[in-house]
Amino acid sequence: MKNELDDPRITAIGLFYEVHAGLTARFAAQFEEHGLSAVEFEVLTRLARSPNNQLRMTDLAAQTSLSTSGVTRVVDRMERDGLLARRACATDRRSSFAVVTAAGMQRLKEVLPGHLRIIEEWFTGQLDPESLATLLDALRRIRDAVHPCATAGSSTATPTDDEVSTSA
Amino acid sequence: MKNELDDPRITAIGLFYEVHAGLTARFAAQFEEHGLSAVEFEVLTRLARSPNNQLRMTDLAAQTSLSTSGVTRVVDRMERDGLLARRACATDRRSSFAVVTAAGMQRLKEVLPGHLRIIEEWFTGQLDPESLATLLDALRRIRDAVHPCATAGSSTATPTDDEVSTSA
DNA sequence: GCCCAACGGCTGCCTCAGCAACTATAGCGA
DNA sequence: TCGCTATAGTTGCTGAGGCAGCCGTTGGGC
Repeated sequence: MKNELDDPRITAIGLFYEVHAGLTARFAAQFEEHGLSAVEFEVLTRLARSPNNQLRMTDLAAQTSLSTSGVTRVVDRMERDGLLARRACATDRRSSFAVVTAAGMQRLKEVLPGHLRIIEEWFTGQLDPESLATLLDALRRIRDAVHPCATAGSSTATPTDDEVSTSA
Repeated sequence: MKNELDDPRITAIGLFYEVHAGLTARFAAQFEEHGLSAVEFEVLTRLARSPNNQLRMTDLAAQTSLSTSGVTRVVDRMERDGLLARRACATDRRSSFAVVTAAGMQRLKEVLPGHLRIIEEWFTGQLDPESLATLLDALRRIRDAVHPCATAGSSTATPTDDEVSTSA
């Protein structure tokens, strides 16, 4: 038993998960300084990189780790806080869009530089460019295998395979 | 703004987080087949690799992603399910140990091989040995930097730096 | 044009986990 | 020895998020 628990494979994902936990904690601390949670940051980011800074609720759900009901509630909170607004869809009265407000864009603009700095400081900057490239290549290969159907939603947009974004 | 969101650093952690999400989903699916959650598997694993298959509640909390109250409740559930038992500490009447029961060890023995297989299939096996070594080296370097004080608790045990384990 | 299955979003209910408050014990200093 | 502070664990309360069920809308088949 003990032997099985010392398996190098266990060690490997253990390491991977430790890195994840470490990064997540750093990110969360900075998000909190700006009154955001990781989920809220992700929502803001995904909307901001979509055409017109908006996405249908369902598409937003598909692009995040949330269910549609989860999205309903995050958007509720962020709408209450003035970061987002709901907008009716002209062509389908069942649908509604979540749109980033001016305040939301402003908030994002405040958070992003710090976020990038943290990524640089604790992730990309820890490796020389060559190692980083190798790491990303390995990750890409694993991602392509495990593919949780990345790049969902966004309907008409991003026809490419792009890596998608954000954290948590 | 759009330009900032296409920063290669964003792409890099995005990729990292996608891999994490993908692996986590695969693991969760297999855990569920055996009636476990990711957290429960982690608890089981951490106890099983500790001396006497036990750990004080506080040390268990330190080794997992949970707060002490979180540990109280997971242990409650797992005790109810017969996987763990609480045992009083002889030298400190405030403390109690969580111990893996025979049923708990049995369950772990049922889950582990599949878990290792999944790691192999979707993570380590996706890369040739050399790439894997490089990846692990890179992760180790990042981990050492971001270090969420790995390897906590376990008091007298594991004086080494070991990578620690498990998932979730 | 009508009907019905599928879809988009929201709400009720549940579980999980954290924080803060509380109790009991330990251990130290005077 | 007495007391005071720190520590171990538990519990009440809260917020987050998932699932299932609901309502309104849509669009295809006839």
